[in-house]
Amino acid sequence: MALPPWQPCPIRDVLDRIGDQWSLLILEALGRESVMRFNELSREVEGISRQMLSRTLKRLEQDGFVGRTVYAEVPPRVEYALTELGHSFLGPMRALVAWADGHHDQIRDARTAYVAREGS
Amino acid sequence: MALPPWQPCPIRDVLDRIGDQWSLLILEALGRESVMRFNELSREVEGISRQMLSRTLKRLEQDGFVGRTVYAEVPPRVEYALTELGHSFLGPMRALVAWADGHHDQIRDARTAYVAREGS
DNA sequence: CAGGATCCCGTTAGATACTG
DNA sequence: CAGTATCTAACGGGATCCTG
Repeated sequence: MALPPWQPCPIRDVLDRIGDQWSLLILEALGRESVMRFNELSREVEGISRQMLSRTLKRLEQDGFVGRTVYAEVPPRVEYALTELGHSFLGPMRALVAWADGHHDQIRDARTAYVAREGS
Repeated sequence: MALPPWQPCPIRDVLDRIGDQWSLLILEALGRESVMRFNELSREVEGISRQMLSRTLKRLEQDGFVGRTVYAEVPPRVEYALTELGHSFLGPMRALVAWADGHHDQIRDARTAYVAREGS
């Protein structure tokens, strides 16, 4: 989502980061386990490719949601964890997820009702 | 965001709808005014094109967030308002927006700190 | 183990022009 | 007033292969 030249909107700025396909799911996983490694995450976040995991983690790191620690070992070990900022985001995020779970049926019903009214 | 064949995830399902560039801003506007007409919305939601407003409203209507009432008049009058489902969404949405407003600076700081560390 | 590089395609969103 | 149609550039995301 390319930001047009007008003033930076905080809402959109945050939504651009967490509105993609994977960010929320990664944050949710990290919210459960507190510290996770790369392949651990790729197993936990079902369906994600390594590339998207890598990209999304990097963006979350850039924006301060996630911290990344590299250990100088062989084989390499990299650990990801929520930062304080990331933790503070869990509250509103879980409220949103809870709402989504609770109203998913209504949304699906609305969709079928819509196609029944308007067709396709 | 094309849903892969595995089971429909409520979180992603909701996020696909409200995670785009305009939905949240439209819902926020409708949350303030309770009833709005098309051109009123296009003025209120700054920067949106008529086309994107039209498309996004239609999707929000399909998913039951927004109701649409057409009056058989000349010139035509169409009013948009939140449904009950839409209203129930305002709570978690505002929690998210408040978080975004409150932590926007930290995110921007994290970004500049990142480029200072890693470069570009 | 933890990624990066490349290719490729479907979707998104902007601009512009047109309509009932 | 309240939209729709078309065209196009940009982006997201999957698959595959390669590396330190």
